[in-house]
Amino acid sequence: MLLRMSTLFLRTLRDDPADAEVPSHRLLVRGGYVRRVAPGIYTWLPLGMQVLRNVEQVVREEMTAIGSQEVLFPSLIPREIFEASGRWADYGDSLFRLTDRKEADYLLGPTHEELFTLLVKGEYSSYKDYPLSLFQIQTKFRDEARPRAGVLRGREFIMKDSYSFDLSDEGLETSYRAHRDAYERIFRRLGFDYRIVFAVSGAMGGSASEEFLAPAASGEDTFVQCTSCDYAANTEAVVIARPDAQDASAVPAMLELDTPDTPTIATLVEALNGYDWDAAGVTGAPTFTAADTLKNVVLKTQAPGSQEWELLVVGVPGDREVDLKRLSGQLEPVLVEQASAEDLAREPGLVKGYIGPQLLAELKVRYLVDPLVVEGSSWVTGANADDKHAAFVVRGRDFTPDGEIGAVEIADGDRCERCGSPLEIARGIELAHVFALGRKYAETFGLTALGPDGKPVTITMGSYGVGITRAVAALAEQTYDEKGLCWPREIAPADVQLVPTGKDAATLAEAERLAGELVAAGVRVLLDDRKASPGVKFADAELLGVPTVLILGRGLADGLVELRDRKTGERQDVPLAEALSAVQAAVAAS
RNA sequence: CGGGGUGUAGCGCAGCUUGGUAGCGCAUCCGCUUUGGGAGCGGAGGGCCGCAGGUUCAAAUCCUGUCACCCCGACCA
Repeated sequence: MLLRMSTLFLRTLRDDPADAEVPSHRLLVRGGYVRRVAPGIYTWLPLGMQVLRNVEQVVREEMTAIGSQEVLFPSLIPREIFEASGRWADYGDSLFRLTDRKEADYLLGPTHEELFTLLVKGEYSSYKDYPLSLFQIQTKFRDEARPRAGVLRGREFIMKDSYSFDLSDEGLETSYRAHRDAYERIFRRLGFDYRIVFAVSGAMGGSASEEFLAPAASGEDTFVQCTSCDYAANTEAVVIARPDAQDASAVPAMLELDTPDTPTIATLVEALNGYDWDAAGVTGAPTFTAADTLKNVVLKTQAPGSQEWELLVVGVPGDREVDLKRLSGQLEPVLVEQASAEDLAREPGLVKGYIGPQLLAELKVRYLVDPLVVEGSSWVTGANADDKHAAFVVRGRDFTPDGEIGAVEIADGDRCERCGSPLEIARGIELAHVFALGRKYAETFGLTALGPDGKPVTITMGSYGVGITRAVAALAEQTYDEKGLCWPREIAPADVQLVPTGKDAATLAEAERLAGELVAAGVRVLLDDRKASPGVKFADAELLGVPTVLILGRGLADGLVELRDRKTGERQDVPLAEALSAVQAAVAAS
């Protein structure tokens, strides 16, 4: 493959585009890989197409290798199909909807579960046909509330999505594993630094759900990883180590305190440390911090199908916040929300700002605590009356919660459930998601196979997606440096960029000859045959990020060319006669 | 949906306070010189100043309205 820059449809920009904030967006636009058409909608220029196709190719090869077969669904989908799955309504504003000339409703596919399921239902009916795996590489449309970061989160984007179809849970497990392994190969080949994190399987009811994340400062997803073992999880799915139960035998009896003007944790802590403990008969009272207080947050829940909201109080240490997302991930399909002032007013026993668990059982309000509130732990908490708190309130002695739920917002330093080491919070870009979808769509659309006993078996499905366009941006994000893009070899738009400096015919002719040789040897070449000054060519080569740069210039008089590695910046002079083998060695090395 | 910001040539921006011939840099075109780090000189083309209305002899500039876009957050796979 030979690309000539003199005729390549490419214009690099010297200045950063004003609307680009994150590095990948800035550099992909400056380097002439993409151009914006509308918010979250981009055009891919020839250089960008090379990269995009290379990513697609890797994905296609690895999918084919696990026996998945490629299909292509339409983007334009009639309403009825999404009506049947309930998603015409469920998808809400994120769905692009349109009407044809006969006033019939259509949508632009945000994902294709329905069509995959229907397709298989239409063709297959025997157990002998399974297992099956199909995939497509196709454009998806989602009317995101806020598209951002260029191609990283677009409203129109290319995704590889595949589905597995199995007769049994064991079969699904095997298919899931095969996809997961294929994804590992894909991301390794693409040159990614990635983490596989546990995710929330959501309302789909599936058992396994994992995300492939590329750690990056501009990532939108926060996740938690262990500083010592390989545990990693989405913040919604994370489980942290449970501290040991405490011995409460030496804790003084529960003591009610007058604590006027202490509506917040901070004011309460201040009051506690100024309190006359000796007068209350407590000797050697400790210095209190927010972590010694028990914060009780009032939420409300709604069971599926019910119109009734029920109060739920969640207890967490006072120095921690409640993570509603994490909670709702565990409570699904039950909905959970912050309780409003009116909700609170309906239960007169709950005194805003002074809620304590001592009374909740009596009030018949459901009470859950975070596992950090261990058995035997002693707390300062509300005494269920204005301006009153209670100290030495012990779990198991003075109150017993209805259960435990991981509720705190995870913080740096929380302990790993597996190995006890500190966890850290990081940001990443979601590259892919694998999850066991189960029988949801098969049941909805009646996808069954006739078993050997003549009885129908409902098919169980797995769902596996890779963001192709996003992968390009994420890769740029992980590899760029101050000079520009820096592609890993496998997806770079070319293997080598030939840069003849000077405009004399001899240098250019030599470059042409060498380009021909390289192409014949199967090397992908980008030849900078523009009539531009050396500075411009060097700067553009660095911006474009082709992994190897070969310069033909002043050294040519001595029969030398210069070989540069874009990533390391290493330079070496190579005899012209050995240029071909030197480039081949560089290609083979990465 | 809430907060902040910006709309002037393909890109990056100045001009607006204080109304008076629409400018600069990059890019593009022509000529000469130059050629290992974004060249120099001379010349040229390119504008609905987001849109609509108003004030005024006169509006990029002042007033009103409106639309769009960007960033942060909420939301979302």
